[in-house]
Amino acid sequence: MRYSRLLIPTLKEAPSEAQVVSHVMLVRGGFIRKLAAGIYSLMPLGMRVVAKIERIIREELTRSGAEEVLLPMVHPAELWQESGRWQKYGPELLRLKDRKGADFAMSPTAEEAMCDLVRRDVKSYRQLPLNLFQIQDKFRDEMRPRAGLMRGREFIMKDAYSFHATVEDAHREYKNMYDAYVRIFKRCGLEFRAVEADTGAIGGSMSHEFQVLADSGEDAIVSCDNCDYAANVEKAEMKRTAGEAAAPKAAALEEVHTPGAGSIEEVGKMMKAKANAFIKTLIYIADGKPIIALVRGDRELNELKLKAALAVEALELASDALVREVTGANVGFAGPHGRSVPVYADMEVREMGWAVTGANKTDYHVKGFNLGRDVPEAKIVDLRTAAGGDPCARCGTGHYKAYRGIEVGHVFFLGTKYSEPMKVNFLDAEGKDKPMVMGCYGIGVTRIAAAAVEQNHDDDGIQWPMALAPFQVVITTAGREPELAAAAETLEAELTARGVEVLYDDRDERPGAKFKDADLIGIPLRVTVGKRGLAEGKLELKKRRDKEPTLVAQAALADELARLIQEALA
RNA sequence: CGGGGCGUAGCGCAGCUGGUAGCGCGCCUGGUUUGGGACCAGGAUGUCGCAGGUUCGAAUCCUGUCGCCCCGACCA
Repeated sequence: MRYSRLLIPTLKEAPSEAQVVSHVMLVRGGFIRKLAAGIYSLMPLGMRVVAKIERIIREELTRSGAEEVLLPMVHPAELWQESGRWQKYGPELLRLKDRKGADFAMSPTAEEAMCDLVRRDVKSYRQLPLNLFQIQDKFRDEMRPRAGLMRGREFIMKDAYSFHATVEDAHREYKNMYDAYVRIFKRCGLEFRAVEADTGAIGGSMSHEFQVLADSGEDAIVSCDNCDYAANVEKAEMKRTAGEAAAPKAAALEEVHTPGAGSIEEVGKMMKAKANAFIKTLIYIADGKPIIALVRGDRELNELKLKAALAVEALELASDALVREVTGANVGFAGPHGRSVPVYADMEVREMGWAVTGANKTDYHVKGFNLGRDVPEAKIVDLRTAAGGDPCARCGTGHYKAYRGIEVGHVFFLGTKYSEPMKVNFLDAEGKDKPMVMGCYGIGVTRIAAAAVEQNHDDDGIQWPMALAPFQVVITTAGREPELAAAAETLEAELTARGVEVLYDDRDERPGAKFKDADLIGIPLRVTVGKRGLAEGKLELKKRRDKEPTLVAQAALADELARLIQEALA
């Protein structure tokens, strides 16, 4: 392909709205352009990357026995009402009306539509199992889209749904998909971890996330340094034993003036106290009623654990107004003592003889706090989120290491969560009507592109893994002599004949500008045709990740490039 | 939805104690250049996000509104 004929509008400066590295580089490199918040167009280069990801997914899923379909993006409301998600999904489900006033939804996921498809045509155990997937745009009206392709509102997702006669068979398929996902992400050249995960709004009883490791990731994960246990911190089990309740180390609570300092960090600095001497007082609204939850200042509260401890459906951090109502103070100065609200304390809080917490009075904290003395009625529960350094709950000997991750895939065992309400039934061998057992499996296609950039870049630009690169080789000429162009065109033809994806930068630019663009858009292999080398029959080969080029004989270069590409894709 | 910030040329920004808009990059033309984002000369490009208001006069002041970004809450 000729560079001059492609739309590759690279930018020297990124739009100020782009902050995250993958966002900045994908915009600067001319891969994507924004149409609205969280809604992006794929430019030619971006489309090439996405097409490569999709191809890998198709190949591996087809190999695993799944079949591709394409469901509509616009779903009638009735389907969503049938599953109950028309109510439950909330404002993230984009709803629309047609000219007759009938309700529709833009598909954020397709359990309902797929269930409908299957229940119409699949009636017998003889037709099972079945695994159908699609690669399609999804729309989720996220509260806060961010970071370009990382969290868009419209994005491309591969979603697969499997249907089974028995739980055992669904488990077998779950494993089958898990293995396919491992192959897919390996082929994409990503460094990732499969971790145990919460099932969230999709539901079901078993679930793994595939997390691309990157410091900019939104998810926190832990994995054991001894066994193979790894989990999202939301889900991570902890080996905890309740310690002794500590006796108070101070005679009484003492108020401390902490003007304007609401965060543990600020108050800690002011009082010269470490975060682990603090008690974090969090006010939640649980099924409509306020409650107070406590964890040590240096810990994170795990909302799933709190939800389980409270046995409630809905749990939400209280609004600032409610915090003021409960505490009588501004946000940042809440304490658990003297409130008429149930208090749930993490077991670690009980072991603190002397602690700092909010005074329930704006600009004041208290020191000398002791849970047993000051809030004797508090219920002691496990509320802490697992973190690096904690002992592993699974093997008992190892310890957790903490990572950040970008969730690029998620597999769920659904059971009959959708098939029962949607009446996706079949007749078994005895002629009995039963709901099918289901699994569902998602991959964020466009998110993979962003995750790959997060993991593969330097200051000059992207360093695409070979499998995802929009082109495998870029040829640049350093000079305007006709023999340079002739040599470049010969090489382009040789490479094309070998099936290599080659971009020939034929623009009338100075070499420096071409090198900068080649680095920015991240082509893995670069050939430079220069006067000096060409005089000796040699061309310059530089790998995007290497600092220095090597000289290769002109006649041998096409084979050498083809070999390098094969090696990188193996 | 809470907190913070920003909307001026395609991109990055200045102008904001009121007097109808400017810089750099990019773009177009001509010339000189050609191994890490060249130089010179000339040129095009704006309903200053939108709507009201104050004023002789508004990018600038006031009110409202829309959009966008960041942090939080939320989230396959």
